[in-house]
Amino acid sequence: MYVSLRDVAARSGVSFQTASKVLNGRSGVVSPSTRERILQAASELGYVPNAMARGLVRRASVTVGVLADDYSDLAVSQFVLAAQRAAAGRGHGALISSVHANVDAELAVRKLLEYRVDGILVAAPSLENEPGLGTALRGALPVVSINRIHGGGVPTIGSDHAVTGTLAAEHLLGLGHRRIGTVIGPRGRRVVLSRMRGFRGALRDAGHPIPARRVTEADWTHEGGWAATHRLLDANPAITAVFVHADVMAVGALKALAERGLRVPDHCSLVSCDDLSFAGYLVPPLTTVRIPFQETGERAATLLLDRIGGQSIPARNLLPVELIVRESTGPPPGG
Amino acid sequence: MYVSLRDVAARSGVSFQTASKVLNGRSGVVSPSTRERILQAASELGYVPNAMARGLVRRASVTVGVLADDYSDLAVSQFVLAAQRAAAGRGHGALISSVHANVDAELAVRKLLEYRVDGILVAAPSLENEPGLGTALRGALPVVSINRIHGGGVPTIGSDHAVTGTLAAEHLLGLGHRRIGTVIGPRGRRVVLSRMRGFRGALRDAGHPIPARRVTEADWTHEGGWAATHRLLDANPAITAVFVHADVMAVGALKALAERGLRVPDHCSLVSCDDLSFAGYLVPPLTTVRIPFQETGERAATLLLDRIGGQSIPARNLLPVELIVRESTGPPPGG
DNA sequence: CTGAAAGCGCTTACAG
DNA sequence: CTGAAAGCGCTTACAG
Repeated sequence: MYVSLRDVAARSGVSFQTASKVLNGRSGVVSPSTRERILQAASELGYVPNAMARGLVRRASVTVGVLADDYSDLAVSQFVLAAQRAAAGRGHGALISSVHANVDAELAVRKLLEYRVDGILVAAPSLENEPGLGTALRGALPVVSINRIHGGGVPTIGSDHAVTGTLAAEHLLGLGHRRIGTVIGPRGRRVVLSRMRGFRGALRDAGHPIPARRVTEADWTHEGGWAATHRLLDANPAITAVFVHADVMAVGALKALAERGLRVPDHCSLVSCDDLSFAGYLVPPLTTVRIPFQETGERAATLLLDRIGGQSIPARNLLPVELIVRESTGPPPGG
Repeated sequence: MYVSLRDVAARSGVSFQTASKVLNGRSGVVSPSTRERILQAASELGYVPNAMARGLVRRASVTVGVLADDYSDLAVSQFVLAAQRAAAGRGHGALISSVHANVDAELAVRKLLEYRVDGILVAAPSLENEPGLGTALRGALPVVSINRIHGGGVPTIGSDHAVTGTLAAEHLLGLGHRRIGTVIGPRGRRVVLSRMRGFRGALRDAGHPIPARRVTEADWTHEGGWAATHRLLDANPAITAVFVHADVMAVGALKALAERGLRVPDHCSLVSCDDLSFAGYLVPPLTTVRIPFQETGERAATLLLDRIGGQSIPARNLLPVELIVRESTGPPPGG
């Protein structure tokens, strides 16, 4: 059903090898008139080159694999979309493989290897402590990851999480807050640890260290943020501001605050992380530290493609974060 | 760097063709002991079959293409993720191609054809009136789409949009609302037209037809929903309820309502469509008609794979929608 | 039970 | 300027 190079060649009266050269844009291989004939035949016949055949002989699939752990998450899907587009812009297809609790990460990598992807982009923070993934990935294949890979040896790209924490703390401190609580992501995660470090450090330096009871853990979900905020306020009723590790959890936090009759920011300020598309449209609009997911995706793809092209790339790539001040933060009550 | 069938065969002392058969699980081709030797060699050598070579001879890439128009949209990304997982569950890879304003849809399809995908899943409602896409897609290749394709001839799957509109209208009517407004998506879209039809019809049947000035168009975004709600209320201050065509726009509507000092649902009720993950966590939690994006993705992939497998599939597939009543709707003020 | 041939659709040296 | 050979890594009849 697909027409082959042989068909095109037959129609234009040349060998299929010659047709191949012309269709690949090699200049000066044929006379202008034969060239025209071949191009014409290809277009009349609707010739579409077979990437598998080409990939086989070139030993390059012109494809990158994307290993993502949950792209119903806006952050991940933004990353994946941007990465795919950047790859497409440089002529590469994107083969997606999702990993989750029920799926063996090594199997997912192997699938990608079967297709002989030229490199792999990883966006699977939930697997950062999975030794199997590290082992599977540390082959000869170029890889770029947005999360740390167990055992290291894989170039990463991401934003400065410690700065994110510092920015949030300094903003709150600057407004006059002293009794500050925080709803963090899962404790084992790098991103969580780094944000905590920056946040804690800034508070300590200002002479207002945060006690352990004002730190509540949640699971990145709306529900988790909601429940954690209630727990936080049950244990610390006098809190005047909360730093939440994700906009999605902040949605839950806003709900919890409303349920307790606490107005934001009059009674309690809220600063978050991510700056997802809805952040500016919540009531009140969210003050949040912007994480550049889209840029991360673009940059990750670019780095990977450069690496595939033989260039060497930095082992660690950091993108700047930025505090977006909106209306969910203000001075503490009576402050 | 990759080991080939020849390497495995050499190590186990058989021809590479025999190794192929054994590794493909053909039973009874070799003695148990040779079989064991071959399997052992493959595992020791870390043999990973080359899907391009296999695809070339089998004339099947065991891959599906996904053509999506904007999966930074939660609805689309949910669909894509579910579809990809369903495809993976049946052994198929997923090659993603995104189309948007700046990208030629026909080019995106062609790319997919180059990789010789076995079928294509389309999630590109913004391209439903694009003749080029219809032409490109109506080839010999199996295709399943969640949106109508210009010119028809492509099996579709989706939810019943007219029922969605009816459900919303009946719910509002049942609560006693009579002066109802609506914030719709772009007028040219099928989904918008169908929802309008169901919504309009139910209101008319109840003796409360909706005048044109109570219909405002928006573009599916937070901002669009916000602006449209303001326009709607500027023109119709006495409205007691609003039906919004998407949760994302409802976020903007909630903001607009708050800015006008209108409490939901005390002063104005709000019913939406989608039931995205955040819907239950907004303040107030959103009453919305649930659109089964995930099921749609799974079902779409299943249908496509069935079709690829040679089965015939229905031209039109409908999944049920469901009204989820939460707290953004209530009786009209003084009602 | 095992092997050798043919071929999938291309590209890339190498001849002429 | 054009063609013929070799080969990418496999699978699938076909022999033996």
